[in-house]
Amino acid sequence: MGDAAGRELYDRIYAAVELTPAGKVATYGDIATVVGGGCDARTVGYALNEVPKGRLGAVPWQRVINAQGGVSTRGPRQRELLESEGIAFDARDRVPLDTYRWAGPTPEQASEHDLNTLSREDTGSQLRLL
DNA sequence: CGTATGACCATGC
DNA sequence: GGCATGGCCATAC
Repeated sequence: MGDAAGRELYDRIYAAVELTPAGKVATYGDIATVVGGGCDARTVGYALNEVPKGRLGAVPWQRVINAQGGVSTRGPRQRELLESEGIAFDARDRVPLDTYRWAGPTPEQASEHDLNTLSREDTGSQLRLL
């Protein structure tokens, strides 16, 4: 196995994005962590830029934003889609990640799609541990 | 087949 | 806070 590792990687990325619930957002880095296997944030961005047409309706690409909480796409489209899902932007046009950041797939979801869960340390911002 | 390009992130200064 | 760099996938020309 492991022949067509390339296209398969994109497939896993799309699967991970599809698990992101409405009203929540994930960063490119989060998706990369969930996918695992040497997947980087940049690769996630590339993958989302080339979502197959047949999948555009199923993959909530708008819920994936950058680590600064800002949208990386051009135009107001992505922001509008997120706002229609109940996500509010702050005065600096950014999504408060500590409020809206997706905690990652459940162990069941991860197991079903062969993905990884998101550790608290990776989502650091919301970790208020002492 | 080499090069450029595209929706990134962490690090260092 | 901004700028530069390295790391990585797929497609178009």
